[in-house]
Amino acid sequence: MATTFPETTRIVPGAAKAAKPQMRTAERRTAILEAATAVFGARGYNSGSLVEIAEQVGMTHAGILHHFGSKEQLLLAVLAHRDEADLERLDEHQSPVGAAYLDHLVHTAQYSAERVAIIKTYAVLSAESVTGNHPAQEFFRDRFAGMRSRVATDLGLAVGADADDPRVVTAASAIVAATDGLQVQWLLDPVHVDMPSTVQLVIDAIVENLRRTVDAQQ
Amino acid sequence: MATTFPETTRIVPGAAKAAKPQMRTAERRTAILEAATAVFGARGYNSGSLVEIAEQVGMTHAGILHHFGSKEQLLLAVLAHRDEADLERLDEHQSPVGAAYLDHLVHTAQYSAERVAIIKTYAVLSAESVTGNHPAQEFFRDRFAGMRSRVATDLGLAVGADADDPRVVTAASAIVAATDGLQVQWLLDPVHVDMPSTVQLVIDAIVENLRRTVDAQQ
DNA sequence: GTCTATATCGTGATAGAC
DNA sequence: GTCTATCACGATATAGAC
Repeated sequence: MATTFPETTRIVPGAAKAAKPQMRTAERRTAILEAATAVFGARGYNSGSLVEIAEQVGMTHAGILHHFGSKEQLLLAVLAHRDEADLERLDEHQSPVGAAYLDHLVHTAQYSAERVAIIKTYAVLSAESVTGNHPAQEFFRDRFAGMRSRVATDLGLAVGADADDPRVVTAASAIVAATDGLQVQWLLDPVHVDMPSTVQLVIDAIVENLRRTVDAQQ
Repeated sequence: MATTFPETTRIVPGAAKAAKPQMRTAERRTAILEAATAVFGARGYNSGSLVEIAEQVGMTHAGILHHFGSKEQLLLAVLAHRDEADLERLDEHQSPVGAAYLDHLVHTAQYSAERVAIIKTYAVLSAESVTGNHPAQEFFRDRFAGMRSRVATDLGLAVGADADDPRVVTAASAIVAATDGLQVQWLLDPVHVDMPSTVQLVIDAIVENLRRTVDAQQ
């Protein structure tokens, strides 16, 4: 009776097990990713430990290694995960372009003030990544290159110049740099540093300056 | 015979030993400090090890602890040592003020390009210092506050405004931030980032912008 | 002043029970 | 899928010989 259709009885619970735990696995993975984001932000990658991450999510460090294989792969997953979340948020705002995107950067600075953990993670990890053969080195090199070109594009639109104009490229690099540098200052001394207004000042100053030199050329 | 004047024989070599080794001790200490600067820059504080520093200077890690007591005190000594060197260099240039100091910042960016190790040390350690109870946290908080006020002073002189004018203070924070943020970008991608010209652009843009708003007020 | 030796701890990772 | 147990390794720091 019970053995009448052994294949089905084996297959059906097997399928159920493959479905259910995989759902829970996905949840578990994101829980781990969030805990890892917090720990890497609070301690850096090198001294942030799997044990501490495991404690936050209520398991042992062996469990984490089961899901991600190694600490290094966990770090890369954390970074990729944050980028996905960012893209989703950008989609919500319907990807502003030109001057609107620059305003968006200021808005991001405000939004970020409420999410210290993520800011801290990126500030700490991006600087740590310049050290000898850090696992996130390529990630951050690509990320900065991407941000520079993104800002250059919208800066070009805003002031009426080519995105590959050297002045525009340099200006884009400067805006990205100021934003990141501010985050470190703000994390160390939130009372004396106001991110949104300072980002605003930098963008205003650079856009004005750029408009003038571009107009003078024509 | 040999014990005729034990006090003198004990005292004289004692005095010689107190003088000579102390000279060598000072040299040894600075050698350790330089090695530590390189290692902390290349690996960060947390994963830079005393053993690696010791190897670079040709001794064991126990010797380093003899000189500095603990790894933490060594770090603070490294930071203090660099600041002394900076002050000396600033004295050589006879402490420029006002617009001249802002030019000096650009010059510093050029000079720094030749000294990757030190730049890296500061970029890595300043970001690492925002992590939970890092030993250098207070050092960097004070350092950033000092740089902001220094830049604000000379910015005020350059554009004819008070150093405590909110716009000047914000602008100073922005210049410091851009400089630091650029260092990380440059360390990751020296080919695509030119520090001196970008610092120059930021300063020019901000000084112009500031002059305009200050003049408009009067 | 520098060494060797050792204590103590924490790390990432693996193996295997359940 | 998560656990316990264990491994191999490297860290800071201390004690004491020389």
